[in-house]
Amino acid sequence: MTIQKMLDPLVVADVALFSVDTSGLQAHEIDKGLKILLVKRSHAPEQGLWSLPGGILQPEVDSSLQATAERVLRQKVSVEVPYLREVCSFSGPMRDPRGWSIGMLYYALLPRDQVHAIVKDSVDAVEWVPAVGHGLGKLAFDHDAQLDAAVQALRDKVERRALPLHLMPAEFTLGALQKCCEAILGHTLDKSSFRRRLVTEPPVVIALGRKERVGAQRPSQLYKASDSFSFDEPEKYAARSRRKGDNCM
Amino acid sequence: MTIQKMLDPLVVADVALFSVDTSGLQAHEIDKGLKILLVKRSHAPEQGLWSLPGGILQPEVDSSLQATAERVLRQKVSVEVPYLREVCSFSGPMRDPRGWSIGMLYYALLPRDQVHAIVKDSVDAVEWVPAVGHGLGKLAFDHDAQLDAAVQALRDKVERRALPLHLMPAEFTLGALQKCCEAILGHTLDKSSFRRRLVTEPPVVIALGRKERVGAQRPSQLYKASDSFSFDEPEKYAARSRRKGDNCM
DNA sequence: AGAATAGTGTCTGTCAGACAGTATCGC
DNA sequence: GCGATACTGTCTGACAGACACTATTCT
Repeated sequence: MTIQKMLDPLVVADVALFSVDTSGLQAHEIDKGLKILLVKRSHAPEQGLWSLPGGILQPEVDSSLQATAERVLRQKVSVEVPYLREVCSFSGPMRDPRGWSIGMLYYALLPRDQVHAIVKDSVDAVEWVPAVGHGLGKLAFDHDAQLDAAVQALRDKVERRALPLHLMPAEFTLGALQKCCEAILGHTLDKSSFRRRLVTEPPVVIALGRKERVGAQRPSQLYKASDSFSFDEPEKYAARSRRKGDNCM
Repeated sequence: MTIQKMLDPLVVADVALFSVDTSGLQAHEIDKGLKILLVKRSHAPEQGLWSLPGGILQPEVDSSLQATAERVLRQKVSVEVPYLREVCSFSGPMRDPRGWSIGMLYYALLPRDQVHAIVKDSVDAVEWVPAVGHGLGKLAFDHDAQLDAAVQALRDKVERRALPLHLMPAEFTLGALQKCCEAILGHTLDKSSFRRRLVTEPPVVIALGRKERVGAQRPSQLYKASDSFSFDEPEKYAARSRRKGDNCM
């Protein structure tokens, strides 16, 4: 048993589950709107430390490592996510005290209206904290580095003009969508440019006829994601929409 | 032993090793210039099929999965590469007949003047073939999908304006570098635009004083990679070099 | 001279940031 | 009217594709 542990690597899937909540945030602190779900470890190793939700691969149950990640979210915080993708791996003999281990990192997006994560199984506590600058100290294992990598992966996507519609409820306003992008990127965006993208490009968002009235101001149009929307292929839109011949061939 | 095989996943690192050779290629077949190294499997499973070089993780030896990939290249084709990065994982119970397995895919770049890969250990044959449209039939395991993913990863990089200097010899001409990019992208590029990038941007390539004379034409300037060059951070240059304020904050 | 590649200059369309302006709501 | 947010219009600079042009070598 002990020897086998040394020979066979531990395989784990960790998930950076993101959501966005920009309510009550000033423009200069918009980067605090991107939230990450952390869990408090109730078992050794690293008991008591905060960490990304993660779990060990179960070959009898999981049809892929991504399935492991999905199972982890179901079992630890009982949510199904609309979007979950691999980021990169973390591996080596020292990152987990139990021995040589592989941690496959995934990131997932949760719509704002589904933030009903629940404490369950082998977890002491669950908390949504700002993805950058949470004040919980060092995370378990190498999860600080993992969190950085996940945030970077998400930012890269949005910088490449992907719209994080999976973080939005089914119906949303363009103002809210812009705030969501701003929270991810960590800086504000120009309203005019942002909206121009949405009308210039193929129909990624579709205007519903209805309006949302909320406070003492002009009500805003409601939109929904187009059926053809995919967070995975923003290049199609962003790829400087190849010019005429775009250079030969 | 048998039961253990079912419970503990097989962990493998596979490497897509690229090189570029555009000699003797017409413009319309420039995409055939990107080469991939395939090996013929000498053992079961999938004996006799061509595959990407790969090998099983050895926790006692490897300090990370990337180290596994580097070891595979050393042992199977005796080569050290200047650039090797993770692409993504392939996992599941069916992709390898030996049982539940994880295949971590890496891609590596080999300078054109170091294509002295040698047949070694547990490999029947080694061959450089076009990365797209090689005529060797189905590859072993899911290596066709892996090859596609590796080509895509490399293309994405170059589309995002990274210069594949790791595929070039220490000294090279801009014409050769352009051909290299064209081979990766699969289409020709405009000479003027290509060169403008190189002078506009920070010093990624540095002109040596010397010239290369090769045939019956004007000799071309030789260049080398700048010390600050990194294939990993092209965004710095490509990121539309943020405008003045680039929108607030 | 001619072929072939190296290298430059300029035109032009597209795009995105910037920012001012208009519209529509509650109070 | 005022405040606040929604939405639109236009100016401008930067960049990249396109393409014609010049330069330099060998045969």
